Amino acid sequence: MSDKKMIITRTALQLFINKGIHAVGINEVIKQSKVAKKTLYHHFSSKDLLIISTLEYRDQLFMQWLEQRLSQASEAKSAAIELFLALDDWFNNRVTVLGDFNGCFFINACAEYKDPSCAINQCCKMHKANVQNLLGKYVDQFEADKNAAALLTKQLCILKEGAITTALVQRDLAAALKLIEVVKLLVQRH
Amino acid sequence: MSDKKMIITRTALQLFINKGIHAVGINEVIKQSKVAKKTLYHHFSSKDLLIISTLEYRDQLFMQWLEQRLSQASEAKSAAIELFLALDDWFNNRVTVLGDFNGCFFINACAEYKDPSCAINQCCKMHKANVQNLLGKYVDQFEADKNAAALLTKQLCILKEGAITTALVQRDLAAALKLIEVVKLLVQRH
DNA sequence: CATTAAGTAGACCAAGTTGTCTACCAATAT
DNA sequence: ATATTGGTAGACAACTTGGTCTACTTAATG
Repeated sequence: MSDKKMIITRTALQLFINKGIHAVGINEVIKQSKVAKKTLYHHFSSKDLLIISTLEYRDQLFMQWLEQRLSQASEAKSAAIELFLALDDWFNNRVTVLGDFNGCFFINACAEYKDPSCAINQCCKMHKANVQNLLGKYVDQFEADKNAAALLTKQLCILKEGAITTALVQRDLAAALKLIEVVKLLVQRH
Repeated sequence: MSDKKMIITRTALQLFINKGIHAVGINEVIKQSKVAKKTLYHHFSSKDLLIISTLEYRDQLFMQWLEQRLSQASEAKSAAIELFLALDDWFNNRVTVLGDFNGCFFINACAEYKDPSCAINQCCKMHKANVQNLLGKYVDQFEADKNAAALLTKQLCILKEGAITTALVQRDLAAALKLIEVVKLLVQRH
């Protein structure tokens, strides 16, 4: 990816995260990026494609961070707990690569682009599937039964979504920590 | 509230829920409402006030429905389970008063209006507090310790947010059901 | 050397945004 | 009877939207 394309993507991502997607116009993006409008449209033939680019970039950033965090867990079972400790760090702005917490970019994008057939919505679904798969690898290590493992993975993911949403809407930055005991309860039965 | 004001509020709510708030213009609202623009601006001096009106109306609808549903529970403990059965009905379009499921209007509104000091954002916070208070009344009945009751209520609420978000983003309409066993586990310890 | 890709600034376009205003109508209340 | 309230249709203003285009510059590459 060229320098300018990267700058535009990063700037747009920051603006979208802070203000929402519809609320940010192309003109604001080019102004903040210090780039000509032609340059933006040279790299992205439409706003939608720029949005997709920000989603893909954010997915990369987030997954790299999460993979690294979960890999620090001493054993598979504690990866689930590590997930919620990581969320807590994210909510409380202790993760520099993720920037200031403003909810999950993908959940928020879905709130603005509801049509399940549109590319933006599908990008968001894909990101959530990526996270679920990553967590699933750890759960599979201590739960041999495929069905039980899949259900537990899913449950943990739903808990995670709840923590993120609660942290955003109610500005309850301790939401992830409040679930730690629940997570332990769920994991220890296996 | 006058007839026209009510019609406008209901129409706008429907449009906002289906398409998002920024994506719907005043002109579309008046066209669908079959009302003159002057009439809309007679009742609502700005779009923001119209949005607030739709939020308040939705809060009323939702709370009435939920109160009625939870009151059907045979005992306090089963009200928590009833909550997730109710969510499942909502997700799967078995609740006519709530309309077709398209996520939580309040979560989605927060995704578009992130500034915590703005009236719209605060309306959303208030709705979530209303739901939490309602559920708290039931939890208080079987958990005498104030702190424990508050924590459990909060945890159940986070689970609820997770189910709603998962149902929207991943179109997993069984999200609420997948938490039933977790809810039972949490409640039965008390 | 010549071509091509990537960049600049910014004018321009058609459409859409929120919101105001005129001019008129109909019912209701003092 | 007259004033007020709530309503109509729609023109209009001021601005923003996504997107195109011209004219020009710069740098790398075959």
